[in-house]
Amino acid sequence: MKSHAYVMAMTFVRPRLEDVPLETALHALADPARLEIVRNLAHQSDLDCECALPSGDIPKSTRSNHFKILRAAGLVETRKEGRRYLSKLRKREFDKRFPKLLDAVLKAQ
Amino acid sequence: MKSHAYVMAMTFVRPRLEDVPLETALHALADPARLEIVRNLAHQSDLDCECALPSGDIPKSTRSNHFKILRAAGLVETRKEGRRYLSKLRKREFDKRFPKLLDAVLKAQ
DNA sequence: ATAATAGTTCAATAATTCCGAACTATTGAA
DNA sequence: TTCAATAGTTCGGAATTATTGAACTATTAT
Repeated sequence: MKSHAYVMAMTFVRPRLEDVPLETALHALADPARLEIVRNLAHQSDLDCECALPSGDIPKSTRSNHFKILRAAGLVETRKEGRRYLSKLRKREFDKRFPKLLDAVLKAQ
Repeated sequence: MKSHAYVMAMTFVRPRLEDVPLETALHALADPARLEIVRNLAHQSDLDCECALPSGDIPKSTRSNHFKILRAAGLVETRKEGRRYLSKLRKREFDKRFPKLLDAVLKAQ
């Protein structure tokens, strides 16, 4: 029987929106890759990592980190479905916490 | 006669708003010190460095850098008046470039 | 002239982010 | 039931950014 070096997080961070500081939300949005993820998830829910961020040559560890930051900011929630990780925007909750912010960002240019 | 190591910038960066990427604007806002500057300038125009960011123990080189980032994001413009540097929000222009964004940020929490 | 004040610039250090490699977990095929 | 493939996480070192003390410019007051 093999001993494990570590156990993978089976459940993701999913903060209550009232605990998310504005700075954290803005920082999460202030990155082109994460903005692309948010834009794609605004169009279509339940996308996996690859579909939410199709852009070229971003390594998967970086990709994974972008999702982690978006989850910590209360922007995205992720559930595991088979071997894929499906994400969606927490739009309703985010909008309640930061009214108009996400819409302003999504409409920009 | 003394030779100068360098000449100080007499005039500040002041980008056209259409040249400011959304990421740059969000990044500029995603910092507590800069957010405080923006909030204070939203209340009152023509504040100097000290008045716009009264918070405690931020070194002046850091302070200066925050203003530089805000200027590069098209959020703030600065002019020299005597030995003070007076800043104001470029609200009209910023709002036109990124409708509702600044208001959403200013209203948050 | 000299000192005081306001903020900039530079360069070194501190803090973050990025990403390759190793890993967990699930599914499908041999 | 192993073995390979797939999806994404985690770790730790490398690359990039941010912070800040010290030296500087520029202006004003003494």
